[in-house]
Amino acid sequence: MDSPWLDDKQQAAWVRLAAVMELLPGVLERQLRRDAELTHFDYFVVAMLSEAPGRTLRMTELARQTNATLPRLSHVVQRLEERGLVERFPCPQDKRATNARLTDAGWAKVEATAPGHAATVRTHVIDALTPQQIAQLTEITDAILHRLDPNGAMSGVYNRYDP
Amino acid sequence: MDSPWLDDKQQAAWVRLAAVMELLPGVLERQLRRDAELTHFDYFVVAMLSEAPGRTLRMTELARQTNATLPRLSHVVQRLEERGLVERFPCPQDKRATNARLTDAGWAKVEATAPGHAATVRTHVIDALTPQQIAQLTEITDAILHRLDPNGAMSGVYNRYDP
DNA sequence: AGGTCTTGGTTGTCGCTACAACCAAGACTC
DNA sequence: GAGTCTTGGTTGTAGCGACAACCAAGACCT
Repeated sequence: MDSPWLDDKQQAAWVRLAAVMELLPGVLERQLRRDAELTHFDYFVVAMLSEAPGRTLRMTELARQTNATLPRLSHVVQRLEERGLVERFPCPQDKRATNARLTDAGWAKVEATAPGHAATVRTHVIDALTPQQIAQLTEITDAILHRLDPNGAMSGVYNRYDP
Repeated sequence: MDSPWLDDKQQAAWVRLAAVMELLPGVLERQLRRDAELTHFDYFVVAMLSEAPGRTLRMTELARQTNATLPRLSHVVQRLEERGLVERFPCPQDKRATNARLTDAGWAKVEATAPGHAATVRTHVIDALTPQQIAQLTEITDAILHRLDPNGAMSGVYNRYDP
């Protein structure tokens, strides 16, 4: 039961999931870079901000929601700021902290980019599945996330969408 | 039916799959770098070689199986060669081509690394699922792969493992 | 045989991420 | 109220991947 090896059925599921994880990021990445000049992670960041109250989040909270290290996020936000999509300002309550806010241009960017991104997701994932499989996939990924994210760092994000 | 948007159930499945794709690679990556000083992609490369006849593959074929561009693979193999895990030699039949062969040290590396990697996969993915969910996941990922990999570039890899 | 096209790889450069070092502000202790 | 610790964030550096440029060998045509 706790053997280090996988049996045939487990292996079959795993190699396919691994293949999806190998192929899918590239597909999303290329579409976003081509159509919006955004990294998939860039898009994730602005999308999180667009759903936040006041389109504003503290860097630490944004890092949690996007599963990024703080240095990585700092660099990314700096680039987004140089492009006028995001602005940073010190948090009034806690002078250590920095707030990141989506600008109007950033909001427009999200609105312009979201449909194409959603279409890519539909084409390559959703439309391949039956409604029943969609429900199964939700339960399966939910179970996996309990292992991957036991502290629920990102759970606030995906739990916003209940099936 | 072809709306650009996702409905609630589709959205629930997608955000969870996206979260898994965000979290899982980091888990695998850290385990392999810590325990074997290998990138996940490095491991993938040597694992593919270890399953090939004569532990040897042409660069182009290896690139197909690992979904890598040729430049990327060239760099990776160069580093693996410097570490003595792989060796390159010109293909006798086609003097343009280069063969990559796993050395004995490379083989030993795979054997030493595989159990820990498999254990990580079990802990974070397999053990979270029921046998029925394993079967469902196989079908779901298989359906997605038909969209992601219509030419079957990587299908030779995952079709080696039938449920 | 000689041009052109295609295939198979390598090398060089730039951008992004991980990791470490660092700094500033709050919290906690005595 | 002066250490000390913790929290929040930025900056610097090194390594990996994407893309473009390039080179060599086979294929194809006449």
